Amino acid sequence: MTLDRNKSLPFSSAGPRRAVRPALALVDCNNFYVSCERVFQPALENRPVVVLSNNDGCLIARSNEAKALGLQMGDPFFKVQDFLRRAGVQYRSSNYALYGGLSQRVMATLARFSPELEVYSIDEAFLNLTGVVQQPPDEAGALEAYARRIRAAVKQWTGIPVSIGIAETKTLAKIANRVAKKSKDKQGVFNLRDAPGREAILAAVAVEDVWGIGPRYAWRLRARGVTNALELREADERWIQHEMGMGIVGVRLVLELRGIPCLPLDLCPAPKKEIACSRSFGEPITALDDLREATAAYVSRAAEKARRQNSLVQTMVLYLMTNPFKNERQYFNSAVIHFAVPTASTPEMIRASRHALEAIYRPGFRYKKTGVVLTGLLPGGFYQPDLFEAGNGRERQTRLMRVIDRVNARLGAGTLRYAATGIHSRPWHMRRQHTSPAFITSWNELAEVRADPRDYEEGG
DNA sequence: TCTGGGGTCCTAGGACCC
DNA sequence: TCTGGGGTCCTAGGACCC
Repeated sequence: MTLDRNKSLPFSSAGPRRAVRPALALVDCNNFYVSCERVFQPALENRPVVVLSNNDGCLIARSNEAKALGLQMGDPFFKVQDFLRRAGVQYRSSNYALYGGLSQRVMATLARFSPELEVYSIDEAFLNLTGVVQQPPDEAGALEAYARRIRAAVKQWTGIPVSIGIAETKTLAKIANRVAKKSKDKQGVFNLRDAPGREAILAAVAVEDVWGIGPRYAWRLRARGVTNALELREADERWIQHEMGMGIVGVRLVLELRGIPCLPLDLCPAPKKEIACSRSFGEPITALDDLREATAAYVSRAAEKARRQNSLVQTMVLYLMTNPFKNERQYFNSAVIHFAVPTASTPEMIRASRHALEAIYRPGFRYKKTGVVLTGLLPGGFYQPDLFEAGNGRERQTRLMRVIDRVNARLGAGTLRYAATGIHSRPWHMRRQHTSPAFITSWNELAEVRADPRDYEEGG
């Protein structure tokens, strides 16, 4: 028999308690990647700025000024580059080392304000503020004041501006956050839970802007007259489930809009069930040798990720593809590799990927991308030894991997790596022509600060 | 010339088992 | 002429998220 911790215990706790209304805060960093760039390049403040995806492919972050110019998420860089120049928009290649580092600082700051924190993505976190602030005469006021303190602390300690939305459920907190971000008079904080006029607020949110409603569902819903969050809230949940084909997920969504929590906080993230690593190439690749290197590099990276979460890999999928945007002969293929003994050993995985690559490679195509996906992940130290496995080679491999990971953690990613991943700069490497310095992850690229007496004059 | 990368959950259907 | 029913596991595909 197992103990189900989600069920309440069979005896009652200390008598009747006042019903506590849940208060969930969603803290969302404003235009996160742009804000990260601005932390160390103040000259970017108050100017239109965009950040580009890998390979300088498309726009993935825009400052408010850039949004006002009509630039869209996902716009291909090469199509808007002229416009960016003419309009004086600053652009930067993405710098994930910087963004990851600043994200950690933001999350560490938030953790000081509530014992229950869910890091939802690189730039978002849910905080449970239920009962954290209890001042009966004016709980709503206290809650808002608390949120403002959080916001000020994050800004002061990390340089990142955030918006905070508060409500009873995650889905409503998302909406509250939108309001906090969009309306100037809210100054970055909005408590939907205690706000008057909830109906009007929900009615002003287009259905496709509700968390969980993507383009497909939005289209279906609109075709049946459901156009905003209020109408979605009022919809019959069985109809949503079956007629709209949104399943149990759709039911939860509707209930959440009604203020009934269906999506609990996830406080300690489980290990990933799937680990992927893939990149588009800086230029089209035709040679098998180059593909081998690229593949080995991605396999290495994926294996590292697996080891970091202490997983062993049972299955690896390798794929390669041409550029689907091109009007030329297309090819896509993939190969599945099963490891008789689950492994996290980089050389073993590189070896296996080599054979797989050779099996699916066809000469004469211009390849754009390869990638690797690891699945069937098992918790480490939990494997069936191979019946025919000889000796202690395995143990030695594990120790070797541990040493390599430790060295790389200390001296920087890629300090020790397999020659199969390539030694010189290769055509498959990403294009990153507009990168800002690695301000917080490289001693050589630290920001330089010079004091200017004028800085001390205003404001004291 | 130039269009990102990494995930999750749910559902339906088939294989298989008893 | 008759041809069960229920459960589990796996996989592929769909939809969504940041």
